[in-house]
Amino acid sequence: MSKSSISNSVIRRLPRYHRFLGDLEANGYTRISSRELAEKMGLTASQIRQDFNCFGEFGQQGYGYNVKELRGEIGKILGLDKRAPMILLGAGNLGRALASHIDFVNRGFELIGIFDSNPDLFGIKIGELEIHDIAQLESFCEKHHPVAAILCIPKAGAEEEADRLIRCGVRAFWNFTHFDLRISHSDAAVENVHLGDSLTTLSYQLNSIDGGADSSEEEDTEE
Amino acid sequence: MSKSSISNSVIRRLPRYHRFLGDLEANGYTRISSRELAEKMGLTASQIRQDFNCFGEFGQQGYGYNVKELRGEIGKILGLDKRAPMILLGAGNLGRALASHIDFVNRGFELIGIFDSNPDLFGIKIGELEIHDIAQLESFCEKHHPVAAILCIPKAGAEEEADRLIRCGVRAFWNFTHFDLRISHSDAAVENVHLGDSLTTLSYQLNSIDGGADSSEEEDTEE
DNA sequence: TAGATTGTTAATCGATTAACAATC
DNA sequence: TAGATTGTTAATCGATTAACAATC
Repeated sequence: MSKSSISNSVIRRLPRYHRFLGDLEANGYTRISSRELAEKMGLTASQIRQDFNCFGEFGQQGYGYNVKELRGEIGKILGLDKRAPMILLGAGNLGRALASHIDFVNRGFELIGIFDSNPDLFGIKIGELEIHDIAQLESFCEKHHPVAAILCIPKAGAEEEADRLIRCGVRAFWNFTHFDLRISHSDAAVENVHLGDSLTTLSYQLNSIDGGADSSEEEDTEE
Repeated sequence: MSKSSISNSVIRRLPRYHRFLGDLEANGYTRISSRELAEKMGLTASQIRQDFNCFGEFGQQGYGYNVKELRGEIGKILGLDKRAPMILLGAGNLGRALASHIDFVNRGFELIGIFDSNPDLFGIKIGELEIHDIAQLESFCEKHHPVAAILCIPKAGAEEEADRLIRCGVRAFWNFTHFDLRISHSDAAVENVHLGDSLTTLSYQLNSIDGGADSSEEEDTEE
């Protein structure tokens, strides 16, 4: 289980494998071959076998892979058997949506606290959790030791709050801020999610399939 | 401007370039060299020059790049000078958050309609837009011709609704459903956003920096 | 002109695909 | 045993990096 040898491209595919295997399991599959899985996922069988071999031999020649076992194995590699305590900073639209929409427990986390700086929000409940004053962050962390945080705060405060969280012992950031976090300190994990960039990419794709959104653009028909 | 020649890896980086150049402009930069930009973005100068050369020569030897001009050029390539009419399907937590949180216009889109199947929501306003009955989708599309759609609906209906939208003339999907859209029909653009996968990746990263979330896991100190 | 920095070609690196012997 | 399918090595492909001549 020497994790450090697994390449980043493979890691990015693991959650998707996990998801597809879950669907298969739900649909009553007990075994699947790399060829069949490849077809369903739009990958090559070769790639799937290469990927799975990064972390051991889970298949059986002439048979394929045991769906449930393989899924469990991938889940363990991803740390989904853990429940890392996580807090949310910023209870605006997006923060609240994530708090109630995301299945934290099946992603290796548990949401244990929500913070905002707007007094109007203090005490309001999102699911089971109340929104707390961000001023109470330090005392909360001393007591409950969150190791991960979601950042749904304005760009301006992002870096500062991240540093503050690092001092509180937080080592993983799910960052929705319009700012690319690159934690200089120690080793902290960062997942920057730029929804705006994602939409921008869609704009490019849309404009690629034909000459423009809807209107009378000039056409350079020159493939 | 032969778009089809630009590789996917480059395209994925373009929104980020656009964002950083915007920040630079806001901070009063008029020119920047590939070396300096590389430092700020955590890339190599070589890569930046390669990337920018995919779509023309925007730099000037001995000088660097004009920030404003370069940003405008990238924006044009991304189609950010357009306002492709877009609708939202699903006005749950996430849908509502996106509707009010995302800067559509600066991403090449304009949100023109919101739909849900829950009658309790009909008539409620999100920003300037009312939530409509999804039953009115077809008549709305005939009138307003949206070309793009956000999917924030349950997984079960995703494929079906996508097909329905295709029939209505929609050709771009920003998909937040737990389902990998792969439009078989014609050429439609799809951007699958799996927030769950993103969080799962963070779980992996967190578990990589040390032996576990917080508790007394067995440690395989090896590597 | 001299210095800086690009545009671009060549070299390297990594990831994907193909092929096939091992084996269930 | 024969058929199927893996694990794994080798070949290909693409993306990143390095290097340098062109040029502002």
